[in-house]
Amino acid sequence: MNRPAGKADPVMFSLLEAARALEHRLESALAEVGLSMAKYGVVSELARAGEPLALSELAARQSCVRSNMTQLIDRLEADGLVRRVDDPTDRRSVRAAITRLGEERAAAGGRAMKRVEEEFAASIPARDRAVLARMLSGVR
Amino acid sequence: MNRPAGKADPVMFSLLEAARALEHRLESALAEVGLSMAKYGVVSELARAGEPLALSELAARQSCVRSNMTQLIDRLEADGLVRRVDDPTDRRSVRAAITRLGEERAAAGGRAMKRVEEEFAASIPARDRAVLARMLSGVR
DNA sequence: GCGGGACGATTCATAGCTGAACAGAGCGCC
DNA sequence: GGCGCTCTGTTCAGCTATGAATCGTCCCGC
Repeated sequence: MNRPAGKADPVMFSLLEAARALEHRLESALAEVGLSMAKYGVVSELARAGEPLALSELAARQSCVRSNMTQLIDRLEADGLVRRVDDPTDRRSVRAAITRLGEERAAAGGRAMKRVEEEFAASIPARDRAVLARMLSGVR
Repeated sequence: MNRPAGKADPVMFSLLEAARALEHRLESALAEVGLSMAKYGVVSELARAGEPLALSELAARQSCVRSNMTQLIDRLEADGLVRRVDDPTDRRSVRAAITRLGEERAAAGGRAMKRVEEEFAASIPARDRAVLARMLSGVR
């Protein structure tokens, strides 16, 4: 949690800080069901897909590098939420299959996320929401 | 760069993504002068303070834990941007003193930050800026 | 004066992320 | 059929962050 440090408080830093606060709330909510954002991202993706996905496919969907997914799957496998299965059609490929426990956690994580999301939405005046979305979409 | 993954696109995720994009731009700009956000935070803080600061003081100002500051200062010291000096009035305390090179980098980093900041400000319609700031300040 | 709690920095284990380098497998083209 | 390019996952080194545990120092209250 590192602050950019600037005496003034331009909107840019407010945005960064708000995002940090939000992220912290999400991590906390997920921690209660034994997940992190990174782990939730994978199990929810797998639950949604309904079939084992190749690690590179997962990396692409989570927009991270493959080496990161290797390690993330290592940890998820250690947690028993995911299992590595090999692809019979391509011996290079390794697919991640979600376990029963993984599915349960994904569902619980989804509920936790939804809770925070609703809490967040409630903190933004309804008619401002569209304006906010429009402004934020300009930041790329 | 891990996406929370949700098929819908509630404002919350836009906010997180916008912040990520922004952070990436800041990191890139700072990388050109050999800094990261974490490092810039420290050297700019030291430059502003005008005197060596205790590591715990720095940690407090950057809102991170002390052990993180220990390592950050290790790297900054290796880079030659900072020097550890001991506090004659308290033998527990270790202060970080900025070097000449550190000051130069802090200045260059400040210019880089300012560039991005202005670029960002330009992407938000002027009359929306206050609205955005108000909304974001509600996220705590 | 001194014993014990508070405080400062460090170390260690862990998590998450990146990019470079590598090995093995697939595949197109001659 | 075999050469080379491409793709896959992994490993490794490095950065940033946290929290627990440790060690030395400080200082309050007795």
